[in-house]
Amino acid sequence: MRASDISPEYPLLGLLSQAPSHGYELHRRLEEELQGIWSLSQSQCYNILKRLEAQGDIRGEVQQQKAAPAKRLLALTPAGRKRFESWHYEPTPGSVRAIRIEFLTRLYFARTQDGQFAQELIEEQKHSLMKDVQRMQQIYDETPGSQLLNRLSLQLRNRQLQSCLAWLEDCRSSLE
Amino acid sequence: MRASDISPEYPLLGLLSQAPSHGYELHRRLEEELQGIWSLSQSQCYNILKRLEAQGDIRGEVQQQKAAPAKRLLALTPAGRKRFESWHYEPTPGSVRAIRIEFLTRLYFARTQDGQFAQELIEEQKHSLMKDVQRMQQIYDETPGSQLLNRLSLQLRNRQLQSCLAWLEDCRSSLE
DNA sequence: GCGGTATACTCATTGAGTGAGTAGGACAAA
DNA sequence: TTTGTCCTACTCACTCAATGAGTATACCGC
Repeated sequence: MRASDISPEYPLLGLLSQAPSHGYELHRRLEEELQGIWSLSQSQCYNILKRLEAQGDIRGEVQQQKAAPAKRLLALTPAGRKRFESWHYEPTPGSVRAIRIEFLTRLYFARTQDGQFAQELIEEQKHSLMKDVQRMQQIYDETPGSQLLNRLSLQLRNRQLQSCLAWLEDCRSSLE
Repeated sequence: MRASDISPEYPLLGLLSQAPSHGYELHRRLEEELQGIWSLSQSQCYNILKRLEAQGDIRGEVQQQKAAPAKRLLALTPAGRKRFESWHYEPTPGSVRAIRIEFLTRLYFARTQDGQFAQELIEEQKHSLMKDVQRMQQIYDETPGSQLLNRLSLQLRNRQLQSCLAWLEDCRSSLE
């Protein structure tokens, strides 16, 4: 499993890295605190939690309540914490969509910890993105002029990445 | 069914609008002529053709060949042609991904017809996109400053749309 | 006459995602 | 008091796009 897939597993792991919780609550927080970034149906949220448990990233413990339906308190396992943290440090590879979703999520969790960490994430993301721009440029140069649509498509991607770089500057100054 | 869904139905209808053909050939042309824009597995291509036939957009006729396995020659129905054409004139709504894929596809088919038509498509797309930018700006202005991540997310979208506008200028000059 | 490649299509399975359903408690109005 | 509706918490059956492997034949060179 590549860490670069855009997957709602990570924000869920992130929320659980702050404190153990249960499915209903996790879904609520995802919708509320990460609104505009992630949007999952409740059942899809439970699906993913089930998968995380099967993978051994989280563990659930049934809590009997007097008469109410039992709820399951979910907590990160050491493996799950490790997975979240290595994802957290890893710059998002260059697709604008991935950056909007993943990078903003990483920024969100960085801010809950420490403002300095957030600035570091931004810097690293900028470096990673600059490399992507170079790679893109090279592909563009190697594409024959006869492939008009292909070249236009690459030009668009290039412009997108450039504006992403400028936006990372926005992020930096917004968070200062 | 909204015409705005990014769906490989349309390039297939477009290819068939030029001449009747069959599944294998359509897949080959999609990979070859629209490379970098669309990429479908062969079986997925057949899946979509089956759906188009069920919807009544295309019709297939089995062609017996001496001993070879029968092939099915597919042709647009009047309904299918109408669907393709109304999609073809309709500006792609403002998501960069949609524009890269759908708009470039529309441009491809416009060019097979007439250079003037291509320029018109670009102009209309530009107008439509400018409206999207305004709408986006308004949403941004209405978002309270406290929702930092949400605002950053909208700023990114805004930059993306702006660079899309600039790119449409690239398209115009490339096609002249 | 044998292997390799191009033509042409089918099918079983996966896996993400959805929408409706279940079930009990709280709290307010009628 | 009983009716209704909202909140917490989770389950289940199903759909639908997408994949990968499989099937079948023709043609061409060696």
